[in-house]
Order: sequence, then C-alpha cells, then structure tokens
Amino acid sequence: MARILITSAIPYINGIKHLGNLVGSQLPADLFARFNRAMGHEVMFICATDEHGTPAELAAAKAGKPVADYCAEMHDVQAEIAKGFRLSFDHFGRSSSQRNHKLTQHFAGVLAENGLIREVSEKMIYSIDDGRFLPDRYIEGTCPNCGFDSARGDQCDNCTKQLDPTDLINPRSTISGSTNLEERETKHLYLMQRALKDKLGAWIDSKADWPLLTTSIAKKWLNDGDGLQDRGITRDLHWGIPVMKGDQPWPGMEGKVFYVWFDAPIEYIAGTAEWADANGLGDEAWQRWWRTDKGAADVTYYQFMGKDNVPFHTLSFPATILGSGEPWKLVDYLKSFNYLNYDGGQFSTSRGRGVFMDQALSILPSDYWRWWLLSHAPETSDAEFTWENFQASVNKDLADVLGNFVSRVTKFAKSKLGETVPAAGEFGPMETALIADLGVRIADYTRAMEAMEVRKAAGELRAIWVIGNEYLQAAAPWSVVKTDPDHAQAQIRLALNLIRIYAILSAPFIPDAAQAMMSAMASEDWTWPSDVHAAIRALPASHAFTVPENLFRKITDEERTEWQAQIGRAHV
RNA sequence: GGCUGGGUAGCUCAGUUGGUUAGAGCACGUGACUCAUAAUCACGGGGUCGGGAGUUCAAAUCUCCCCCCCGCCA
Repeated sequence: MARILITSAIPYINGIKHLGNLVGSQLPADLFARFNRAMGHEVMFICATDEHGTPAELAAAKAGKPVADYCAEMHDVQAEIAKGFRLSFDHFGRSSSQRNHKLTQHFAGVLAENGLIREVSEKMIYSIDDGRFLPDRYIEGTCPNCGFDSARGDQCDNCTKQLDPTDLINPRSTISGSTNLEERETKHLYLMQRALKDKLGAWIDSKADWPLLTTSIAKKWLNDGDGLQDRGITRDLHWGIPVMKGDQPWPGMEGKVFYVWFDAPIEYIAGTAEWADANGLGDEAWQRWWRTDKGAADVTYYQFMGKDNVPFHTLSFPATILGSGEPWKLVDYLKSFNYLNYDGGQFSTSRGRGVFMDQALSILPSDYWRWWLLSHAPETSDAEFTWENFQASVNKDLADVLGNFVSRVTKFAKSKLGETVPAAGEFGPMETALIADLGVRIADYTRAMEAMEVRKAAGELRAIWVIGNEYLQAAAPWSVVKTDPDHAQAQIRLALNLIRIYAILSAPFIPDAAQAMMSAMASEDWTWPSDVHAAIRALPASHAFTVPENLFRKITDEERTEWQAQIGRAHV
C-alpha cells in the first residue's frame, strides 16, 4: 500500500468558479484520489479556499460586508458546491486559518534566519483620503501603453501589460475614487529567490518525467533575461496574515501582511493540519504527510493545477520549502492542464461567460458534468465546451452505452429468470473470451489512471462499457433462454457481475451512478477487479439484486437550446 | 519580438523511438437484433495529416522556411 498525497490548486474566494477552473485542478485531482483509494492506497487529498489579497477585499466591499465575514460565507458556498460535485477532499481548508497564519509566519521566520529575506524600501502610492497605501487593484488609471482608462495598478486588463502603480496616468483610488494621492516610502520584505536559483534549477532538472509544459515554464522563469527575480512577499493591506518572524514581531513591518502568493501554497500544509485538528488528531497525524523526518519519506506527492499556476508551484513555493532548510515534502509529480474554452471563446469569471459550477448543478446531476469534463480534459491542448458536444457525448456514453446496459441486463434478468443471480449453466467460449478481453482492458485502464492520463482513461473505461453490449448482442440470452435455459442463466450471471465491476471501475468518474449500480447489485465489495476471474464471480448464485431506476436520462434538444440561450451569457 | 502547445475525416480528438492500405468516438448510410432509455451490435462511405522545400529505401512522425490559432513572457 502506497501513501499518496494529493493537492488541488486552491480556488480563489471571490465567487463561484466555472467549469474551466474545475476541470483544471479539483476534478482531475478528485479522480486521482478516488482511484488511489479504490486501489487500496492511503490517500490524503487536500484543497482549500485562497482568501487573501485585494480581490477578496474588493469583493467584500462590493457586497457591503466585512472581508472576514464575506470569506467565511463564500468558503461555505464553495464547500457546498464542491460537495455537489462529489469532490472527495479529506479536508477543504481556508488559507485564512490560524494554522496557515502560524505556518506562514514560521516559514518567513526560518527564511529570515537563513538569510533569504531582505528588506527593501520602495515608493508606493498612498491615498491620503483613504488613509492607506493602494497596491495592485486598489488603484486604477489610464494605461501608459494602450490608453485604456481602467488599467489596474498591477496590470492592464486591456493590453495585459504588467504595470507598477506609479506608471498609471491620472491614477485614482478604487476604494473612494479619490485622486488625492501621493508617493510614499514604504518597506517590504523580499524572498531572495536568486540565491536559490541553482538549487531550484537542479531540482527541476531532476524531474525528467514531468510534462514539457511544466518544466519549460519553470526553466523559462529560471533562466530567461536576468533569470529568477527576488519576489516581494509583503503588502500594505489589512486582510491577510500579519508579518511576523515566527512568533516574534518583525520590527518595521507592523500593520503589514504577507502577499497572498506567499501564504496560499503553504495552505496545502496548513490544510492538512486543519484536517488533523478537525478530526481530533495530534500534530504527528499531519506531519507524517509533510515532514520527511516524521514519517513522510514514503509519501508520493501529486499536485494538480491549471497552467497559469505552474510558475508558483515550480519556483516560488519550492523556494520557500528549499529555503527553509527543513525537511518538508516537495512535490513529486505536477500535473498541469490547459484551458477549457466555452463555445468559441474563453470562460471568463469577470465577464460571466461560460458555465459556472452552481449553474451546472442546478440543471443536471454532477455525474454528467464529471464525465464530460474528465473525458474531454484539456491535457495536451486547450479543449472546447459546446452544448451540442456535451449533449451528444453524455447521451451516448452515459445513457445509451452504460445506462442502457444496466437497464437491459437487469430488466431481462428479472422478467425471465427472477430477481436473484441465476445459478445454472457454465461459461462457454464466448464468456471465456469476454473475461480475457476484460482482463486486458482493465489492466490498460488501470495503467492510464496511474499515469493520470485522464482522457485516455475515460476512453478505456468507455470501451469496457461497450464490450458489455457487444457481448450481450452476440450472446443473445433472449434467444438462448428459449433453447438452452441453463446457458442463458450463465450468461446473465456474467452480465450481472459485469454491472458490479462497472460500478467499481466507473466510481472515480461517476461516483453517484457507481453507487446506484452497486446498490442495485446489493453488494458492498469495492475490491478493484485486478483479478478478473474472481471479480466476474463475485456475486454468488441466488444473490438478490434489484432493477435500478434508469441511471441517466437523456438531455433533450429543447433543454439544450434553452440552456444554451440562458446560461453563460450574463451570470454575475 | 521571445517562448510553450496546437493546426490530422463534417465535429471532438488518438497517433509511442520515422515503416505494411493514417486510427477512435460522435454524426451520416446500409444491415442485424428486438432483452433494453426509438436503445444495442455489425459493416460501410469520408482525410493529398496547415503550406512549401529537404533528409531517407520509407515522414503525420526528423530538418529548414512560411501561414494561422490558444496561452505565457518582454
């Protein structure tokens, strides 16, 4: 039994995520977590909300709520939606937790001790009317490059150029709209990533099995131009983790907080500590996942994220870990995804374009979405969501191929042979061939899942569903039952067992339907069917089963047209 | 301007180290079956693999040039 640590990139707190966010991190991470649990491995699967930074403050202000309250509410909303999608986190934490405060301050403290933090004085824009500095999105003005009049302090949304607040023409506060601004000297902490460049480079080079997409991004940041730059890790904000050197005050840093990108990945560790707390366990319970000196040496750590998150996970966060000099677990395999596009354009949270997680659940059960998203996961390139494709794929794969298989087998069995697994007859050549084929395919499927080849795994799983229909069509128990009833019993015994096997194999993709299949077969044996010969005989003769409701209904053209018109246009 | 990825059947995509008539699913056509969610199964039509040049006995696959698309960076 292996020990598998899995983290999904943590979704930002300000609002409900769209399907593109979901398929790029949380959903494939969940697939992998469910698969590894099914294989009997010990799994720790952690996610959280990323709560600090200016967008949270702005969203809270817009909602007219204190930022802490806003984050608490939005965390619950996201947690509820995650449940709706059956995301099987062991813990869904919060980057604003006390655990993360302590850990983030701890890391800053040891980094300082190791001489990897320097203090920098710089000029920032100060709003006299608001009584505060205006970092990042707290300031807007005209872009000096393209003339866009709502460019933000950190970036222009129109031409995408990175900006400094001091670059903006006619700057104004986004809090009060005040233009009564001045430049003031302020002090900030920088993480000296340049000093860690060689260490990071050697570490990246040791990851020969990572996708090119991942290592090339890391190497580019590491080597291009002047190479990896030191990074500011503090901000003049109120909402965040107060700057402390371990548990000691940090002179000159009073009233400042750590930058969101410094504390967010630390939440992977803190979230595991939150898990221990929530379950009444001691520190050793979470440390055996994260500290190689405290039991984590045999842990394999997998991270899942969209490609935009790769630099932070290959460089910034590892810089924190390596720089600490402490034996924390570094990521072993990083699975990154491209983007999902929506009907010819991008999904966009700010423009409300696309399908959002709450909308998706309001129109169809999660299995529909899980299946489509995972079987079309943007692994090698960007992928495209269209309603037509969604309707066609889901109707065909889930309703016609899998759902109908379960339906035809159980209904036929019940009407002709009764509601127990028939006992008579022996398997013949056709059954033997099917079992052999099934064994090969299960092995292929298992390999694809182990390798996190999501689309390929979905294809293998679908093929496994299809051979059930092929077998039935060729075996034709509805004819055989008239001439050789004993053999028909053997055929149906096999088909019923196939349903149970399908439940196990399908569970990582479509957990609800899998449970329905397993319940209908009145079994609780979820043993992965690596031993096909045993698995195909798991349901003994005379074992009772029931005919389930149809597993999947079809999406009609009317529904598709309606959703197409109503969703993804203006969701705010 | 630099970089990653991509441009393969109507659509969504596979194509390992270059090697027999380029594959899958969907859609389409024909047939079979009638247990089942008008489902299933079989067979078939359909592609000069973005364009051009080159290397090779042999290239979707390698090299060079060019043209598009998504994204990242400057």
